[in-house]
Amino acid sequence: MDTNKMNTKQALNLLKQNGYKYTGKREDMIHFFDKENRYRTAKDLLHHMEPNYKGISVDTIYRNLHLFHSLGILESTDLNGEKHFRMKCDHHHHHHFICKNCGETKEIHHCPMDKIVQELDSYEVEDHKFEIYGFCPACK
Amino acid sequence: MDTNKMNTKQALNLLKQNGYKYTGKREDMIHFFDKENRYRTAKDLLHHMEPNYKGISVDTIYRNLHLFHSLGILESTDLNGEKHFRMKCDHHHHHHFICKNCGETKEIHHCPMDKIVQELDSYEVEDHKFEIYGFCPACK
DNA sequence: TTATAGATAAGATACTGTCTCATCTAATGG
DNA sequence: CCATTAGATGAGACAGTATCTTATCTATAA
Repeated sequence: MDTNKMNTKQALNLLKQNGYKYTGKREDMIHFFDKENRYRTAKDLLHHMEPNYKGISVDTIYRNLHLFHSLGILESTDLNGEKHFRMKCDHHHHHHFICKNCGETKEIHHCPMDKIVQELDSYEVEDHKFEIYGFCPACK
Repeated sequence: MDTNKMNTKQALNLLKQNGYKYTGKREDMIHFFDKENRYRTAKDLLHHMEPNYKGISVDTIYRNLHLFHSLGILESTDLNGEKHFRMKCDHHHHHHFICKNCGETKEIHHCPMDKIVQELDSYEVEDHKFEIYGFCPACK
């Protein structure tokens, strides 16, 4: 097993613990991300939901994506100016290889930050992003 | 001297070599980026141009940004879903610390990719992004 | 000076994402 | 089980970034 990401049950618990309601839509949304190690967009999620929830509002998609992100259920990154989301990996710090075609991710167990802090002692480091892009074995 | 980035003269030569015209607007746009080691947005550039070029079209801004980028005059990155541009650094491969407040950049002379290729031999690696975010000495 | 390839302005258009507000519903306590 | 209500949703307007189309303009070279 490569990953140890959040699962549907933990996610629904987080909702409950924070006073948010457990709706069928939310369960399906979380399932959608739980299934795969893959970054997906709001549009991907909308297309997944539409057949089962006729007339679902785009705003419901965005509101829940943000809620899930703020609760630590999802993590996100910008790819080509569009926000992409995936189930949060909840163990040790790591980075991702991201397939440009299907969004599949693979963990990279190496972070260069340790060696760099000394170069930046007059700066205030808040965050960093290290991502590798290309094509996964299935897409290449 | 920390950087060895492209300068205005080289940029204008690139335009000429590729059959593009040398206009006052383009010279000012390139000057705008040449002055600083800093990522700026299309809107930043538009605001810089407007006082001197009343009624300048936003499309002129975008078209020239893309032209400059395709000619290798500018490099770009997505920050908060918005494209940011800076003068291209034309020497050895490196990454940047980016100030979240003013866009100032500082070169990071360490790239982790060498050690990672072996982890990805069944993947096709095309590109990577390594950026550090925080506040520069002037902004922190 | 003229011809023309490239540049520009203007405004329409597309796309991602957010806001407001009225309505609806899951969860809770009685 | 029902009533209450905080939270959830749908609808559509709206905002911001970016692109496209078309007519007009201009830098450049012959």
